[in-house]
Amino acid sequence: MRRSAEAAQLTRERIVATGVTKASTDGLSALTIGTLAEALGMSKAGVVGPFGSRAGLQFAVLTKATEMFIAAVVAPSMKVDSGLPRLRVLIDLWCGYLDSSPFPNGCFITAASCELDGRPGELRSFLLATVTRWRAFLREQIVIAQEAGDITTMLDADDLVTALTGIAMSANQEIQLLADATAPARARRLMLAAITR
Amino acid sequence: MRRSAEAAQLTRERIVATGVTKASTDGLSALTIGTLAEALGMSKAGVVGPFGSRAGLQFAVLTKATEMFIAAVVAPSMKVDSGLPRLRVLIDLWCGYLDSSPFPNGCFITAASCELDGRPGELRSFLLATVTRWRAFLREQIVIAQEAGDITTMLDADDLVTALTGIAMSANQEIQLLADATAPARARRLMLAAITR
DNA sequence: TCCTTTAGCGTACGATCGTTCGTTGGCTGG
DNA sequence: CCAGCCAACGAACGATCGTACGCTAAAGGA
Repeated sequence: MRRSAEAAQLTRERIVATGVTKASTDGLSALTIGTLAEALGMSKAGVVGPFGSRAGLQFAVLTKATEMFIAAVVAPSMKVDSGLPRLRVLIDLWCGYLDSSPFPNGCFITAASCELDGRPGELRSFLLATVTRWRAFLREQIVIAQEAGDITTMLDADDLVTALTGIAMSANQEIQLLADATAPARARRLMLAAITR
Repeated sequence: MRRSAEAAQLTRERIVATGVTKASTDGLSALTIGTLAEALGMSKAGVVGPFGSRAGLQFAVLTKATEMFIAAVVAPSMKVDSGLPRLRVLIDLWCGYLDSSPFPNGCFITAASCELDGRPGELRSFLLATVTRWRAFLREQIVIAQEAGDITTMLDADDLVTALTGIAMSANQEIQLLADATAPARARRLMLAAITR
């Protein structure tokens, strides 16, 4: 039972990983069981089985994408001293994530936000929680840097969150739609300028 | 023949208008002929007829959404003197458009950008042209204001385009996903601060 | 060694997808 | 007044959607 359970876990992860890739390109709602099964060389029943339903599969994919963002940006930054040092690393990690993200088509969270923002349901609720947590985390790092005297308190933390998030979203469009190779460097420069003003 | 042709034109516009609304909520690729026909009280053949195919319908919807953005933001601004006055009006119109857009779920162009940026095709090409034109227009207004001495030339025009576009995108998320009623006013304030620094 | 568990497969279901076709009914130009 | 045009309909098509069910075969515990 142990070994088979481990194998099942591996299969599950393989399905989710492929699902994340497909959903990044075509959107979460275009993630169909049939095409996913074909891409994996599995039967439809074998794909949907571990998740119960298509909705469960979508939820698992969105959860995985969230974990990937956290693993790429948030987690590594926590190893750095709080305040300006962490903020700078955060910006580097963030722009690096935008430049060569683990997804084929840019920031999964931003894409999901645009896709789901008008469709109530579990997916939207989960995404809302994710975005809220991320913005709160970003705001907290800014406040810490302000209280430490690293950056000016003249600027409102909420304003900075909006500005930084916006630069990232704009850069994401420049990279993915406009194919502008200079976008990541510009985003990094603009983010640093925003906080060190 | 005249009257019937006019009626056909009216029907076409009615289909596109409903299509824009539906696509704003569910995405352009979720715009199905069946649901659209039901929403319109028409047959599927009657809906797709004027456009030849589903792809033609999607193209017409995206075109209409683009025209609506231009009509809401770009066109009215051209009645104002170029330079800072026009920039200020542009920001007001832009934020007003984000606040209570003609679409039920926020900026259609931003949503389409996230949805289509990884899917080559006519839709993406058209959207790319639209975004490129909009950014070029915005940049031009900034340069004009700079040359007139209305705003500082210390800031790069491309940087400002990225910053302003980003504030709009971030505000769009705050309005649509986070349901933050203070977002439009903050966006307006941040945009004005960005150009009048 | 045998029994139980279960991961994954194959098949089938009804619903809906986009598209095509023939038809119909109300206009219009002559 | 009448013949012709055309917008829109209704039905049907093959394909694909998500889901459900029974089965097979491999693995683990007794």
